[in-house]
Amino acid sequence: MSDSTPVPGRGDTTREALVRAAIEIFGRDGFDAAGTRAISEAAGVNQALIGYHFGGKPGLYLAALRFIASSVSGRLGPLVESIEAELAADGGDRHQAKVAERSLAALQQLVGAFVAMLASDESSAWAKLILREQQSPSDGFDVLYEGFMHRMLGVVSELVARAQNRGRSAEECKLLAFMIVGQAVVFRAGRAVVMREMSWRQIGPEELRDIQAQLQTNIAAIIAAEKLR
Amino acid sequence: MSDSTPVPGRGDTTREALVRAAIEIFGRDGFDAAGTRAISEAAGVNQALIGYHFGGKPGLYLAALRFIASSVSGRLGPLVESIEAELAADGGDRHQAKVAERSLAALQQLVGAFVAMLASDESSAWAKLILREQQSPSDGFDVLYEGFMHRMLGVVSELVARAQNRGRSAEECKLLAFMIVGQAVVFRAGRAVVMREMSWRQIGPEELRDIQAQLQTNIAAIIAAEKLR
DNA sequence: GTCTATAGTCGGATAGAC
DNA sequence: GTCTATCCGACTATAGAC
Repeated sequence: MSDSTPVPGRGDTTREALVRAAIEIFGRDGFDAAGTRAISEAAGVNQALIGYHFGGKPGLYLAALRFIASSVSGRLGPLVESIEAELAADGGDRHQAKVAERSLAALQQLVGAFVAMLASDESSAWAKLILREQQSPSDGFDVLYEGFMHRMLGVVSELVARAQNRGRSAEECKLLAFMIVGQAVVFRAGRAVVMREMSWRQIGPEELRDIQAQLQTNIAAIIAAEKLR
Repeated sequence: MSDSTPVPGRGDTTREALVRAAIEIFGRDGFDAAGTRAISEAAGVNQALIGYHFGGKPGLYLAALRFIASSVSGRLGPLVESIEAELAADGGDRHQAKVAERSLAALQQLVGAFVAMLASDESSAWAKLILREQQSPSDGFDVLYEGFMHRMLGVVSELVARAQNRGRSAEECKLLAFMIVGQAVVFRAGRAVVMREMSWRQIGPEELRDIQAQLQTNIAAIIAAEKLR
């Protein structure tokens, strides 16, 4: 698509191979432990090409984060957009109860998709990268935040606001949004404990179904409790 | 207390200085990026003493994790113990409603203390270490899991089980326990997004109070919803 | 126990041929 | 654009004096 590299012609496949390998190796080992040699070998290209195409290890890392941001957007984007469209359509809110009901359903659907993404094995590598960036934000954190985090959080807290029958500040809605999302995030951030404590070998379809079901119940309960303030 | 190092006499202060510095540097930079030079300088001792006292960098890392596990136990231990005592006393449950009520209160208190710990600046360094261990468990993960995670999760899920009026398997209670704890964990795991999205400079007393209040409400709502199954 | 000094290794970057 | 070869800095571990 759009990249500011020397020449757009032939090296495209090399760049993509490097970025994909970088996500894997950076995700597995972390920025410092990951070696450019390991990455280039995994990509099947020469080590010196990292310098040529990305300027160096940090440049490749940033490119990997950009790729991740666009991957996540590609996976959750359509759902988020359809929800945003619905939110816009509900702007002239005549039936508050109807709007609240639809918002709750959308909220459950979005967080359900989110936890499915977090639980999947494919997300394992880049989820580690994202968690590392949260713990010690580098320049690359902006790429992730602007890329999808800010937008997704905005939609979630807006859904929280509409699912309840008003009376809460934007700040309170954001806080609540974090806690709702946190119930999903824990299955990635605390994955090692979850697996050991539950005696799971993986989070497969059955485990995911149980998680999602409980999550839906919790979200509904939290929203309902807040409605009766 | 108990350590298997060459001689117990004079080097105790050196060992402690190294362990404290190690937690700081390992937490800030991660295992690989952290240098033994940086650690020894921060501790104000000679670099070669790491090898002498801990056998090497990995040994010092393990010692740091052990220190963290005992710190967390020291902070949450008394509360956990008093709750465990109460749980044992409630063994002969005559008034189920009373037991459920007390269990909910204990659950709220414990998770409230937990999020306070996670939010505190002092926990910043070792919380990062723990999150890294979750993402890529090393030998040291066992130290943390056996040290306090397993015990704490056990108490939380037992409280969940008693706060509801039964009818749920141990597995379901554990899953619910993770989601409840997840609402607290997100303020450490996703701290960078939280700070930016909320425009917070720190999680001080006021921010913590808001978080805890919302958390208590959510826990009560989740438990109540499950009770009416 | 603590120190200095250094051995031995590995990493990222880059020059230059093709 | 891609490759080989190499430089140079940083790191851990350890030998050995005190």
